[in-house]
Amino acid sequence: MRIATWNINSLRARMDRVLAFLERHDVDVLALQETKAKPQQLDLTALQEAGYEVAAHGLNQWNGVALISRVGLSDVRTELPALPLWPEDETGVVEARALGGLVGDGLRIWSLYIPNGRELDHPHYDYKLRWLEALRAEGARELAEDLSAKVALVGDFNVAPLDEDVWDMEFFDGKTHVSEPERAAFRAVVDAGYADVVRGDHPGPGVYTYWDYQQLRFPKRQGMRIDFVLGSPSVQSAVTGSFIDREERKGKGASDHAPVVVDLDL
DNA sequence: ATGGTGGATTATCCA
Repeated sequence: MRIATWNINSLRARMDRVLAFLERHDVDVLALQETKAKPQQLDLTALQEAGYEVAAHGLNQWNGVALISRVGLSDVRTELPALPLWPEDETGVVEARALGGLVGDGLRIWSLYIPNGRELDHPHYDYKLRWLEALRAEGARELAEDLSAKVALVGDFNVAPLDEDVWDMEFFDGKTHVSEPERAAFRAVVDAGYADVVRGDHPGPGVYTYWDYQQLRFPKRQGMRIDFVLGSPSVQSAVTGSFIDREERKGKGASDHAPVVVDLDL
C-alpha cells in the first residue's frame, strides 16, 4: 500500500495536481491538509471516477483536512477525543484539524494539521502545544490498548524537530516551529511509539517538505522539514520505502508544500 | 522601509 500526505493549500485550486499526483505515483491513500473548503464546496466527481473514496472535514477557508482512498475508507472520525479546541469553545464548533479513517487491511490513518502557533507569545502558540499533547495522549492510549495497532499519524506538524530541518537557524531565532517546547511536544509523540519513518532513508540537512512562496525560497533551496509520516511499531516494520516528491513544488500553481510518500507491506 | 506570494474572499486574514 502506498500512502502519502500533502499540505495542498486549497484542494479546489489544485484538484488537477492531486489527480495527476495520484495517477503518476499510483497512490492508494492520500491525506490532505489546508483543503480550504467546506465539504459541500468540493466537487469530488473526478476523484470518484478515478476510483477513490473521499472524506473531507472543513469549516472555514484555511484549515480543512481530507482523506482520499481507493482501498476502502471506513470508521471515519473527524476529531481526536479530548482534543483541546480553539477558540475556547462555547458553540460546540470544533476546528477541522484532524480526520481519521480505516483503510486497506485495518490501517488507521490520521490526516493532521497541527496549529501554526503564529508567534511565541500568541495564544495560538499555547494552543499548538496543547494540541500536540492531546495527540500524544491519544496516540499513547491507542498503543496501550493494542501495541500492534496499525496507526499512521501523517500531516503538517508545523514543527521542525531538528536544527537541520530549517535552512538557517539564525533566521528562525525567536520564531515558532523551532522552539524547544514545540520540539519537545513533537518528540513526546515520537516517544509514545510513533517513529518518523522517512528520515532514516532521507536524512538531512537540506531535506525539506516546505518552501515559502516568498523570497524565491524554493530555487534558493531554503526550506523546512515540517511534514511527517509517523508510524506505530507495526507500521514502522512494514515500511519498504519512501520519498519526498520535490518535483511537485515546481512550476506554476504549486502548493508551498511537497507530498511525502511511504510504501507499506502490511 | 520591507509580507517582496498565494489562497479565499472582497480589503483583510491566514500561512
